[in-house]
Amino acid sequence: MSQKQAKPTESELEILQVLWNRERATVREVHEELAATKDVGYTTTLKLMQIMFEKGLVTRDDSSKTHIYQPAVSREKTQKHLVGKMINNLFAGSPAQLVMQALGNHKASHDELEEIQQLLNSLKKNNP
Amino acid sequence: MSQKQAKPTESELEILQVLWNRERATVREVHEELAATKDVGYTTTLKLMQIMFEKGLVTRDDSSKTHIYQPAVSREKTQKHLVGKMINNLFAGSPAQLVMQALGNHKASHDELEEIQQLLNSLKKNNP
DNA sequence: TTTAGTTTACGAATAAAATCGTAAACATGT
DNA sequence: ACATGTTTACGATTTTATTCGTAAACTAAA
Repeated sequence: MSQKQAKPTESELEILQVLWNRERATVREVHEELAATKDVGYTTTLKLMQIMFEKGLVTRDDSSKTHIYQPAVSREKTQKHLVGKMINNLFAGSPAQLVMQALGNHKASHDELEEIQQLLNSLKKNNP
Repeated sequence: MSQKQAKPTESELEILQVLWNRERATVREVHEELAATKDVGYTTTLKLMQIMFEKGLVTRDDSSKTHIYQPAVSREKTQKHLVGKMINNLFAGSPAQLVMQALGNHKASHDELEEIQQLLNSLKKNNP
């Protein structure tokens, strides 16, 4: 039995993004990155990360004064979780519909299309 | 200029689902359908639908006592909106990554895969 | 050691979302 | 007309998420 993953809020996702990209980061580092985009106070970011720690979304090393945070949930698991929710919520359980929507309205590079083609081929092989 | 669409909350999405499927419905009809799945009071559903009306997410015909609600936002527009958000939030702007995730973890029928193949072909043509 | 700056902890304020109770308006059947 | 049940309106409460001020703990530099 795998413990069910808490659903990160919008703001928590922004922070996870940073942590996933950097592997580990201090509150300040995360904050600087967020503050580049949006207007938010340092203690707000701090508080959010503390809450995420309580929820088990991140771990932290507090052996030195400046705590170092790491994601406790993987990008993939979280993606899977949220994409699944979206498929059920918004696409009546049909992943294909989501795919069409995603491909139809956003530009993907040729390389990316090739990659999808590969995946598609292997799926078709297993599902003739 | 297209008026920016308000982002429906989780609960509002559930209600929109019902309205999209049925084209139109009374509060009671929506409520019955929701109550089949989750535990919620009638007035809660009512209140939510009233709020959605104020937000412009639904319209209603109040010419008779029992109001009849219709979605004011299309399923497609809403999907596009939310999928776009998710691509930015969670997939670093790459639609292809979302597609991989969606296809990798959920079963799609052979017909659906064929449909995606079609779309993929036409995209590749326009992007050689 | 004093000062200046940084970091954390904590709690409180605000905002947004969800829930429901109550009462008034209305409809229907007797 | 009356009783019964349904629907709406409204407001209050609760819950969750976001925001930030303040102060204490700590660090490093002068």
